[in-house]
Amino acid sequence: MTVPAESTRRILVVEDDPHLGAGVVENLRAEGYEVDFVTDGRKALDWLDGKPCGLVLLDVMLPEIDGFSVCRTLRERGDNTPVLFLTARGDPADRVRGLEAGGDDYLAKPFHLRELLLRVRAILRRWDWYQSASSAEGATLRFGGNEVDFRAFRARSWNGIAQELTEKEAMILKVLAERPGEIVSREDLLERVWGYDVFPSTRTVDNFILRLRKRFERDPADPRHFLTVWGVGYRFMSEGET
Amino acid sequence: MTVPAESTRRILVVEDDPHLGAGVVENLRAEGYEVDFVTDGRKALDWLDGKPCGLVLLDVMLPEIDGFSVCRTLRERGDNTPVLFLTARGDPADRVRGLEAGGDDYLAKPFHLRELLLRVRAILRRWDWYQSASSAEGATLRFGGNEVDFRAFRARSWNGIAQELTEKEAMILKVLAERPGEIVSREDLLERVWGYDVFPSTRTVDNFILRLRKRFERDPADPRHFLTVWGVGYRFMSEGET
DNA sequence: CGCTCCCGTGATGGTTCTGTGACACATCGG
DNA sequence: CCGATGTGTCACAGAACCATCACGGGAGCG
Repeated sequence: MTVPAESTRRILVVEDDPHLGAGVVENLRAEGYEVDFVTDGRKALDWLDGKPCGLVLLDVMLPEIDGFSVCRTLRERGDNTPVLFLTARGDPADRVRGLEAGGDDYLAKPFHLRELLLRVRAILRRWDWYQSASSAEGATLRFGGNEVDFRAFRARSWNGIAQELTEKEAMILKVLAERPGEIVSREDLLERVWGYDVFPSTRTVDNFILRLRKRFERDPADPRHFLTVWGVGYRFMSEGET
Repeated sequence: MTVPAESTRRILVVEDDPHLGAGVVENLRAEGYEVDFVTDGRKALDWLDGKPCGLVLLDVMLPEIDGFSVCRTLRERGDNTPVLFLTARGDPADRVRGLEAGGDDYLAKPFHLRELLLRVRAILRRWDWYQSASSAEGATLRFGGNEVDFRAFRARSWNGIAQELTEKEAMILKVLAERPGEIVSREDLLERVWGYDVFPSTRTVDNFILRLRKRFERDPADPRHFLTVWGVGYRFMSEGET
């Protein structure tokens, strides 16, 4: 078996919707992957020509060249980089077409980010399955006695209570925790977590902060990790820093 | 149990065309399999006598001993290693003959390498559990007072009642139990149990979980081993861990 | 051919999650 | 100190999702 090059943790995301793409990219980076992002089929092929990677996330509906064709072209080049298709329809026939085009897996939109991360991990694990333990630390977050496992969306709070995070809770926490100490506006959160086609009110964000505080703050009324920045948004503090 | 037996990732390619064989071998190795390569039927039988493997890719037209005979001999020896036939003709009768000889799958030349890889993957995944079931430690699973014998599809539940598992029930249980504590998505289950080209609905998975819970949970309505992960799939817990 | 068992699907009712409105409280600017 | 605006908190309704049941088709067997 070939030793996995460092390229195995690099992922190329090909997606024409910038919001969706950005959300996916953020989440993959938070998992510890090195991620590049292009928005059409031609750029994808160019990019792959020069830079090997461990996985391509490939939207089917793309400007210039559609996803299936991109994949077929890759295979004709002799490039066997794993391809995970993202498609708008849930039609099982699309899955077959994806596999025929040379894809490795297939996920229908709208997908749960959870599901996507699971699949990415599953695919890459075929290459570096023996060192999968090391990838765990990129996916766990520790702060103030709490411990969050983003792969399983589970956590253990400071008082030892096991917490099952919901998808949205986990995603908000992740976005905040990616930038410890930095201010994240509600609009940022909405964009990153809810993505491309849904726009809940800012009150919704407050509510999730509330839930996170209940789960992880010793005194939810006097938060030390999920701080309010008045008039803007929130800020995550890992420990009792300034 | 998480790590498959090392023989499960070993493949023997039996093919008299050196070019084709080398191409196949190279691609399988690129996928991370450990591959050996022989060019006639007699060598294949000799090789298999000493070195167990997870799969044999067997050309039908071979010097010395043809592929069907090789497979039959294998089975007569009591060797149940999965066999995937490669044949030059697309004759459907060949498929039947292959299955009669004890083969597991069949691919007509010329084939797409990609499809070959998919089938290999599918077969190894499906047979993975069977392989480990034939080894002593992988054969029985114990959790919460239940005891499952994967070789006989038989189990004894916590209350002492004997259970006859169906094949699908056993496979689902096995796939879940291979990753205690980890989330397994419905799609994962579908692919690993049913194969890459079959598409039952996700409701089907629910049904099998239901049956497993009825068999093995003390209170099926409050499961402790077969846990639901909302929005994704299921998770198996061996005991009352976190 | 008829029987049985297994599998897969649809329907129904219940559960969980998500987003919003309401109201009280906090903060800011004057 | 006061109004204006933003935030904390709660409870609730709709939506998404799951558990469960009942039924029909199909494979296997006698």
